[in-house]
Amino acid sequence: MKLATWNVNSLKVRLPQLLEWLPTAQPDFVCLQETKLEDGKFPAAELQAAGYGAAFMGQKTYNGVAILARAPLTEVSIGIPGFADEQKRVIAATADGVRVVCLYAPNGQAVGSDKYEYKLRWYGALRGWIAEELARHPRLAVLGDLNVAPEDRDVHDPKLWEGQVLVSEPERAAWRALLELGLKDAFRLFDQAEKSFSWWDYRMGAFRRNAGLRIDHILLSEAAARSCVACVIDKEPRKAERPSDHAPVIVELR
DNA sequence: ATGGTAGAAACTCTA
Repeated sequence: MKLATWNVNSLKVRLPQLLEWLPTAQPDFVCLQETKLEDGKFPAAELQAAGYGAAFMGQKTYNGVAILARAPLTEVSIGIPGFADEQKRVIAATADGVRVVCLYAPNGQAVGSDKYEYKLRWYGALRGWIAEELARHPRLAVLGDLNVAPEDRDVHDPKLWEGQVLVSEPERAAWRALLELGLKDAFRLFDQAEKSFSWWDYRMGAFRRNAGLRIDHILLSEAAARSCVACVIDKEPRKAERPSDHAPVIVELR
């Protein structure tokens, strides 16, 4: 079974690339972020024709998340319970005996800004809820754009980025707090090439220079991690004409 | 110097 996460940065623009990528990657689940679509405009029919049902929650212009799955999705839940938020960043659903949580973490904009404070509050609420989900669902996978590069090896130029948003110590501590619940960073269960990243800024030829960050993650419960046989970043879609600035990350579970 | 690019939408904000 394969599960993937991809920040598509507008599903409207990226739908043709997604439909081209699905038969190649053959994922059973895909978590999408930054769909930037109101629910009425979600391309459910096109995805159904490609073999995927969908649970989605979006809004105009910003944010928006979705879970695509080949198997029927049940127990769909929206947002973080008890954390009031207009921004559509969280959706969870169950299929094939796996609980899947799809996240689009706040970017934070700049350390010390209001958006940064919101990011840390969001992570605080997330941690409490994920603890509950973990207790309810032994086989749990948390996938998404978490907007944190957890370690210096996840940053192309740690000196340049030191203390900046996406890399700052409070953000890294918030990310580690998820691991402390018992989740594993699937990517680090395996040997990986140095300078492996999942996001490259559109500007300054960042992708060409591999000036990226690893901010898209797949976290697995102990039971799911035990059955995990691979985790890769698929850079191919980032090479396309008019790409998303993020690459998909894929895990395979036995 | 606060640059540069992309997306959505509307002449700006977010990333």
